[in-house]
Amino acid sequence: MIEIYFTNSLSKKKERFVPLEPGRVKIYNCGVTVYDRCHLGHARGAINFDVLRRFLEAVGYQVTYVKNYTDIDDKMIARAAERKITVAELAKENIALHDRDMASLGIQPPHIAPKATEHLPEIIQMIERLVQGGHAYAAGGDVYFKVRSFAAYGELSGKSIEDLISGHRVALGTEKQDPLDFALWKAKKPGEPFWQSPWGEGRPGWHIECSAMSEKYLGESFDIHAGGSDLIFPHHENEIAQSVCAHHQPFVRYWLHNGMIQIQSQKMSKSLGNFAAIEDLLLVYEPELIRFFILSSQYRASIDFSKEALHKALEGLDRLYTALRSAQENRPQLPPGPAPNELKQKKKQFFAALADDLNTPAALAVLFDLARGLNIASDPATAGRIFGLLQELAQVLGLLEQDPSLWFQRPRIREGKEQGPSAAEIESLIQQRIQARAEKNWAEADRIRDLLRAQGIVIEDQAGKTIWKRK
RNA sequence: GGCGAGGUAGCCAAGCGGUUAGGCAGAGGUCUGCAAAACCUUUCAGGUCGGUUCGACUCCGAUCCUCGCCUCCA
Repeated sequence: MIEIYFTNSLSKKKERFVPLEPGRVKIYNCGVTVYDRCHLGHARGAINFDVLRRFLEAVGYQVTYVKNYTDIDDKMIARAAERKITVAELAKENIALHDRDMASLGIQPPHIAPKATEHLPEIIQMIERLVQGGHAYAAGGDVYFKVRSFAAYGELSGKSIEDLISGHRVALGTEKQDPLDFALWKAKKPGEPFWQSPWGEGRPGWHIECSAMSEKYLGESFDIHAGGSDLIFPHHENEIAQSVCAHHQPFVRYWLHNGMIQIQSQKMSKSLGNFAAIEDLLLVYEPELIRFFILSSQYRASIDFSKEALHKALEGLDRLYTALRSAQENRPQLPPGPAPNELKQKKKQFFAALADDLNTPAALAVLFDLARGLNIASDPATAGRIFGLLQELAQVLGLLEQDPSLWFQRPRIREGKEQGPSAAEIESLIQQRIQARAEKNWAEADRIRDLLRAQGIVIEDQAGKTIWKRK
């Protein structure tokens, strides 16, 4: 099996990936808190780790992929109160939106998508274990994790306890024994949803649900834990503390964190109000374009989002589709066949790129090489093989899954423009132009061409026919 | 202030101690009734200052700048 390397946030180094169990990979991806719509940042993580999963499956691993919903926390409660609906209603609404967004982006659904509120027994049991082990204590209906009871605290985020103290983070919770401690369980406040527990009515803290659910579905130790880099501290640091102290054995072998989406060099976030909701983006941009844009950067790098960047990305993606369309239309019978050595080399290059810390830009470069090869292929057999390989490899990235001809018939970017003429109207005008050209009526032919052009339709005269696309 | 990531050609974005990344744009060409489109070819790099080396964009040090985390955040 191919040698795979990932940059492990825990060691800050690129490490050879060896799963706990040969041939199997268990992945937990930190999902979203479902208090609002998802934005491009959520899409990024989902797309990056969807490619991680597709890649591992493509090279022969049996993958178990878990992505949770955090459907109870402070933000959920605050937003539900604001909107005068229940937390459960808020969760249901946003989970539906999340699932629709992800499906639109071509993200394969996780094998298991657990919700925090459906795992209260597991959560409570884990807190009990922590209390029994001396790693947590109850105080006035709350339960706190005793950070100083875990010597390795800070290993993931590179923070020492001294740093955290000098960071003058004086916690307001007066019940805490130590300002560093964080809540595992929060006592019920009036009007809040609650569950019964050994410490009275209340609800789980933010981090514990991921520890409890990953244990339930993947075991006490598992291979990969993925998430956004902004979750490293405190969320993932706290998860490690909880899980290691509850299990007394290593928790996660490889921590993978994706970089942030930025807008004008600033992190996209709700608090800055500079976020682009996936739902809104999909009204304007083709889903595959968003995927292509995201995959044009390595997953750990930050990406600056802008309209201009999306337009540039489209030029690139169109190039790939153009190669496919030309091949398909000029050679209706593309015979499949075994790949010659040069193509095997390309395939190897493609997987080697992904095996090197999921280097999607390098993998895309291979697709562009194949597209050029397809454009210059002189015989149908070669073209057919390249065509097949291009589609096969692109599929690992979730790209080039549309029909190439139909791809160009749709407006791939719709920025408040008119719908434009229908395909039938366009075809009709093209027929008129073909007639004019046959009569050498160049003035009329050019008039029609300009007319279409003005409506965003670009035509291309090829030997014996005319094809078109929307710009 | 503490911790971390990064600065690559006009723009985006990779690998690599010496041999073409890739895409867009630009230039030249092919095709075309002319264009357009498409295709082919191709120019242009490595924040700054030192060091190591036969040789550095790639390693080391310093420095400047940008971004993230340290509070909820994908």
